Amino acid sequence: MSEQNFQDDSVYDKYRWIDELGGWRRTHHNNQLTAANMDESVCLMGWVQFRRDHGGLIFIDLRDREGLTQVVFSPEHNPEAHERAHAIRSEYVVAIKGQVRPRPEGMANSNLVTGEIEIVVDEWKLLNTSETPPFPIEDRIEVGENLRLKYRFLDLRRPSLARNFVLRNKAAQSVRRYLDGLGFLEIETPVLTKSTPEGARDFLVPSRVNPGQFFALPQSPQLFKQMLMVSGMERYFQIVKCFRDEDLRADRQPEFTQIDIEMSFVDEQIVQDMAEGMVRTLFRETLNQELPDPFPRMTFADAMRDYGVDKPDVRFGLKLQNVSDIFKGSGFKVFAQASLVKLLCVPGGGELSRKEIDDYTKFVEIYGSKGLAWIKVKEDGEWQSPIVKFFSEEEKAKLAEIADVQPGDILFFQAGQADIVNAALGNLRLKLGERFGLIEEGTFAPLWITDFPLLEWDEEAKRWVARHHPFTSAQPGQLEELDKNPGEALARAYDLVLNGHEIGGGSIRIHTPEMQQKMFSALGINEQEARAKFGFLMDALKFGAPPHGGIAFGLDRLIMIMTGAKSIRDVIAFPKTQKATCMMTEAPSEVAASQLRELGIRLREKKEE
RNA sequence: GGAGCCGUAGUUCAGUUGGUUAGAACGCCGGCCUGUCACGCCGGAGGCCGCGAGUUCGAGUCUCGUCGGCUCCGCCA
Repeated sequence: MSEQNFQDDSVYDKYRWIDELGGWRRTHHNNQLTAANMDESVCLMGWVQFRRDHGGLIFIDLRDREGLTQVVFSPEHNPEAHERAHAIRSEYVVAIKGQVRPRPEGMANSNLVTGEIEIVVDEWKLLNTSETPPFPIEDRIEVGENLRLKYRFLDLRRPSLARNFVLRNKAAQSVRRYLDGLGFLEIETPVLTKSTPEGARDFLVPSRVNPGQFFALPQSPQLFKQMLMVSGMERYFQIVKCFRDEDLRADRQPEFTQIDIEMSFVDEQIVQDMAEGMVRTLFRETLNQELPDPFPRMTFADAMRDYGVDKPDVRFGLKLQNVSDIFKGSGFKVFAQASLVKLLCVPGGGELSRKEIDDYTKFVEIYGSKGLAWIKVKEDGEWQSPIVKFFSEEEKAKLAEIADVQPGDILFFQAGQADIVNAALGNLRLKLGERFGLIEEGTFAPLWITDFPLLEWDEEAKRWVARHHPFTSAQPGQLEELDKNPGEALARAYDLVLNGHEIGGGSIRIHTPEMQQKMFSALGINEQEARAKFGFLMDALKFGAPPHGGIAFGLDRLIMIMTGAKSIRDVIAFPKTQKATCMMTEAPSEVAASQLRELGIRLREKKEE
């Protein structure tokens, strides 16, 4: 296209005509050219990162997905191309043809892969202009997240964010190669499916054809993958979107991606070996990182005992210690009367200021704690503490021994209900690990958590609910417990934890109708109800379901940890805000009355003043 | 459902005890500039201080409410 299309110069600045590709072909990405390409004629395309207009020479850093290359417009080399280049601005889209040439002596830029060379422009095309972006397309500036999310298409141009998606793709391809190599079939399962009463809230989709009836978006393809095992597919996987209508967190989005896996004729060991291999291969192929073989293992009970949480970050120590016995019958009633007293000893923690301790006290209150007792061990060995005056000499001696107390340490205590004590101290441990720099960045500590309880008590519903899901089988010999002591029965379930995040969870499933019925009755679901809600599962189990089990990984979380991103939003292209809205598209939104009528849906009248 | 932090120029932020005309840096616009690379120099434009009430002679500043973003508790089999 040429200037003749724009006859009205008052509207179209003659330097601002926009051109078509005109048969130009890009020859390289902007991270590719080095001294090895000297004197080659190349064609680059991309966005203008920086413009440095010296009046004479004009330099442009041209950015594409892969990197930056410096481009030079020289008045001597091509006066016409140089003259037009004055009009170039940030984020303009340009195509340049030119020669690779060395930068003058001492002018190389060691920060760039392409820093030894530059492209001197023979000719160039303006492919598009750009308004000044609402925020700089750079990594070094922290922009408000609301702006970033509204202009997500610009945010994604930032190299640090773009890199996350390059890695995410590599990771997904690595997983596919690995699983395909082991004979897994990638099979798609429905997105419009049946609402499941257990578990998270469902996203519902009204059926126009069946007024008053609703599909649910899957929380996971759990039952479908079990059906595929009954179908004899033997090994299934899927990288699949799942949906849960629950409140968001830094590592939780309402729609997220799972690597969903199921296998027939397996026990825990087979599934775990396969999963470990997948994660090890993934880290090797994408980060060039070797993970331990095999992964360390810990029971749920040990995790709660030593770390207070079921997903411990084992990159650092600071284990909790149970000191209940020391204070049985103590004069310090708060400890004596508590069902559980736990201790967290922090070597070198004596340097904590009073304000920091106050902040930590507020922090543990989040978890229902009534307060945070502490003892500072001074350099002379003296114990400084608001509570130590209530301790007997014997109690102090036992405490010093069990905690291996050293001068300069601080001891934190929690006393009371087990769940509050564990949550408070377990989370305080993480904060202190950070505060004292105990966590080495760039290290990865995978850990299997095993022997989960099968059931847990739902205080709100006043009944037992499945801790994992109601299709998880009990460990051998634990069936009797189900009747006598529901809380004690252990499940054939396992979680994979990485750096304190649950990245995967799975189980060996129930594969006989009798066992499944027993499970349902333990959950207070009678036969009739089970038939209505899970009839197809009960049917399927009757027709030769093989023993099977599997695991599902949270791909987003995994990528978040691998990239070091602080939020899952930084590894999801178009994430939702904490209020579960999309700032870019402004979804969700109201719909036309006619759409509602068609669906047979009437909205509640808006409340008037 | 609840708690906390934040909201001032396009962006990132400062703004004292409530007190004249709300500042800085970067960006943007104009001019100059042939080796810069976050180029440099000179000049300029740019503000409903999120929104709404209240207190006050006077509010960016204090109070209440509200909207939005974030973090967390509950929730998330």
